[in-house]
Amino acid sequence: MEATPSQRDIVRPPAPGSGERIVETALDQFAVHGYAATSMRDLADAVGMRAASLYNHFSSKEMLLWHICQWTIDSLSEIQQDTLGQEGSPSERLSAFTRSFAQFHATHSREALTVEHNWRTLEGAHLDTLRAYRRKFYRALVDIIEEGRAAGEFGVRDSELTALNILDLVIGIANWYRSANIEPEALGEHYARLALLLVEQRPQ
Amino acid sequence: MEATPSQRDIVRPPAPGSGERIVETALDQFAVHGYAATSMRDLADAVGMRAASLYNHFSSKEMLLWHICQWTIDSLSEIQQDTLGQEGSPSERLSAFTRSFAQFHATHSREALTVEHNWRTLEGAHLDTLRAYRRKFYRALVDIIEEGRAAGEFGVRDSELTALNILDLVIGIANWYRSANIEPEALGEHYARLALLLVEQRPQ
DNA sequence: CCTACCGATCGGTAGG
DNA sequence: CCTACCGATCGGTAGG
Repeated sequence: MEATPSQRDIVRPPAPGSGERIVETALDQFAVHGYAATSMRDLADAVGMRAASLYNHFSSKEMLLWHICQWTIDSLSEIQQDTLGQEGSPSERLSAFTRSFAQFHATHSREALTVEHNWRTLEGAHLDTLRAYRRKFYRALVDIIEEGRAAGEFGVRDSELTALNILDLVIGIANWYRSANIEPEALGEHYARLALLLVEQRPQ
Repeated sequence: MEATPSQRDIVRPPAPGSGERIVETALDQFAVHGYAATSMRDLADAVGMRAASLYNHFSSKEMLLWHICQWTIDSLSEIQQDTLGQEGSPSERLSAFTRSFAQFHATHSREALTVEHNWRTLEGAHLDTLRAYRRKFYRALVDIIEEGRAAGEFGVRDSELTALNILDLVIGIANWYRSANIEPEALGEHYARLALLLVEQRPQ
């Protein structure tokens, strides 16, 4: 009977749940100090393991950032689908979208902040994916505003500028929400109302 | 007659105007790649000198960032003084402030972007100064909204949330202005009008 | 998951 | 403004 490495406990496997703990800790660090200013050693210290061990979960620092970006854009794409793609008037769909979009930025401000500040540092296909996502997201918002304008529901003239305004308003939440004192639901209502104000919704 | 170092041109002095060229180039680099991702060597290459020579103009990378931050907050403080501090109704002052504030973010989007993304990496007294400036700036905006509310000009309920909304709207300009196609003056008008919309200005 | 270690690059300094 | 150089730290790998 020969001694196997596992019996001697020379090699310890990654503990279950470590991947999630790494992401959770990274979000905290990135939100406070920024992605570039957080080294893999800083992150490992905060997680409670060695820097080399992080690479059992993410093959590079960029893959960790990409993981966060991917989860975030998937979530936001789903929100967009579920609101703008539903049945209802342009007003109803725009306000449903803005409500969910704002709630997400409150409940996931760390993720939103990390993506917003650092997506430009991604490379190759990841960067391409991010760019395509952002264009699609922006376009869908412009489209619903144009639709409402064509239907006579919205009085606003510049659909593209108004879409940028709504995006900037909501994305801004991620910068200050964690030190604010308002529930995500109430915030969502406020922004849904703001969106209708910006498109100059007319009484039907 | 002995040969002096200057005759042999061993030591060349900094050329006039180099300081401004460094700042100008840095603003381009920071806006595209980010402050943390731009090394002093990258910057020196883009300027056309050696990394060591940069230190004849700025004693450290942080001092270069601080120079940009200081110029920006001085400019914005002046804008705030010249608009909110003038005579006129709260509506007039709020709209004058927002107009200038938005124009600045169009004409100086690189500076605004650099400050907004990187002021957290400043240290010690510089960080304290930035924090104090931001609080003061935010407070002045809340105050004018409250004043308009007390005077019956504004119908909005939450002055603090509305102040954040106006700030987020304008700061957002810096993210996309350089690829947009609108004059600073027209943009200023749009945002001045938006601000009055957000505070729910009542007919006087 | 660890120890040990690597080449590259960083911000910055000395000295002319 | 340059050449030459420094210690520190970076992301990442080998191997158990």
